[in-house]
Amino acid sequence: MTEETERQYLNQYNIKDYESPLYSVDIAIFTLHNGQLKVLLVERAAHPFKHSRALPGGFVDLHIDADIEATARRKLVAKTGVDAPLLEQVTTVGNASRDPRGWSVTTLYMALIPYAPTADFVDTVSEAIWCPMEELKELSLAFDHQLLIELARERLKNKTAYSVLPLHVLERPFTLSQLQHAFELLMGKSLEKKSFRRRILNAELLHQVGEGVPEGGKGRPAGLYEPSAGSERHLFVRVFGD
Amino acid sequence: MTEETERQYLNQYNIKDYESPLYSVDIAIFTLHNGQLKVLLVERAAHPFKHSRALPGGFVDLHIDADIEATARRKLVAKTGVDAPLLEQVTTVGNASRDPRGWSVTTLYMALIPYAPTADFVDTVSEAIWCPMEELKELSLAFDHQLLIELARERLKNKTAYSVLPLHVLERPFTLSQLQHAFELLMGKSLEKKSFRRRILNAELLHQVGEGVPEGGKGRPAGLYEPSAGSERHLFVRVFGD
DNA sequence: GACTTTATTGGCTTAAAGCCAATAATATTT
DNA sequence: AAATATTATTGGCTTTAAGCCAATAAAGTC
Repeated sequence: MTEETERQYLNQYNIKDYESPLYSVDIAIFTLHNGQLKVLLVERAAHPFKHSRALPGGFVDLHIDADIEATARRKLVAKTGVDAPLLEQVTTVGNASRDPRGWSVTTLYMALIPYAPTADFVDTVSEAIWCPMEELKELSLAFDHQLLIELARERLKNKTAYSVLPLHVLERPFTLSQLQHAFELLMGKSLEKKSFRRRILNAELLHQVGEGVPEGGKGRPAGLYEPSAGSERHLFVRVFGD
Repeated sequence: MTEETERQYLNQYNIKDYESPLYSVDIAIFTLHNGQLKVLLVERAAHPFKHSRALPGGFVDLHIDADIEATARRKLVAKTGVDAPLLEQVTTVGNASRDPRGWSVTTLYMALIPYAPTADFVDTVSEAIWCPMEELKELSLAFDHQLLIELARERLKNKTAYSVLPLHVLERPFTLSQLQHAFELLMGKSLEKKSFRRRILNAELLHQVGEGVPEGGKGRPAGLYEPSAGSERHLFVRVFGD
């Protein structure tokens, strides 16, 4: 404890007599595409884990960033070209072993965005890919990024349960079946059709726009819907139970 | 971005060519006492904010701590003598303005523990107090700790709604009314008596231990209960709706 | 035209919450 | 001692929402 107070004393003059951990930000960006949930990965250009796949992320720039969310957003924009309006902080992981360079702390953010091909908006990173979550296990990712993605995935499941996120990642207009499939994908479980419709329609977050054109295939034409104006304000309506 | 890759290159050799933010951990410890929700504050012994009240917390010790939760637990033990079995990470706040020494990041943890007088277990800190949440607004706390406490308080509300935390902070045995009051205090809202009893009793987390002795006052004697063995395993039973 | 596929709706059952009042057991007051 | 106040416990109802399943509707394909 003497050690501790000595530190605080020295800190008074902004002197570091001890090492502090590396601090970084990582971002797990999800999207829905072709009926799959995908996560955006980049290829690392530098050691450690050079050439390995990793989540986009990086260090705080003390002269540019106002806060850590700004750091995350800056990295997100740089690597995806998209300024996600919703950036959710998931958790912070820090320990002695996650980075071979030493003690390291990272704050993980998450976003769910509409699909866009990576080639169109990735600039500096040598290669960025949308990796289907199902193929993830086979990859060897940098650092503890497998774990980070699991954590973000869990948050996405929970978040979806009490929000209306999927409304904003589907191509418009969409049918209620498509919307339900999106919810099921994100939540990782199947939902009861009748209950789903009741909830969604009673919430008055949608308005019907088309009279009923089928989209790809067979069967009775479905009503086409779009999020109604202001539905962004109601992102945290609870949509479904556990 | 050249800047960025250069950094990553230099980091390969563990060289820092740029400043990194201060990184610390803070802990908001709550308890119930005399029908009030209280938070544990300490008095800072060093600049900045010397002599101001603040949350307990501090910096990572790279040679001692295995991870940031260990840092939090080490600080918690040092300042309260209690090893909280449940330490919940609330959020991480980092920006250029929260610490006069410069860019600073802190990860906030939270715990709810049974009441114990501070004098008994606080050692190094000159003075530690349980501050009633109602008196908090009048205090001028160090850094952004007012905000941090608000964030922890919000988490405590939500956490209580889907857990059974209060079972473990009440003096045993307790009555169902006492338990309900604890839930109401923590959740910041009143609950319906009948519904409360149904939920709690159906969950089979309690067993009746007394035949019905009144505790302080008047009225019909109430049944006395204790958490049943193993109820710690069911901490995440959803107890009440929104 | 018969069959398949998907969408939509109706009509139940079931589960749980909310509401309110009746009854019970004690202490306090008159 | 009786009346009153206070708190606890229980019963019974209404309301709300979920789950289940089948009937009907509107398109396709064979």
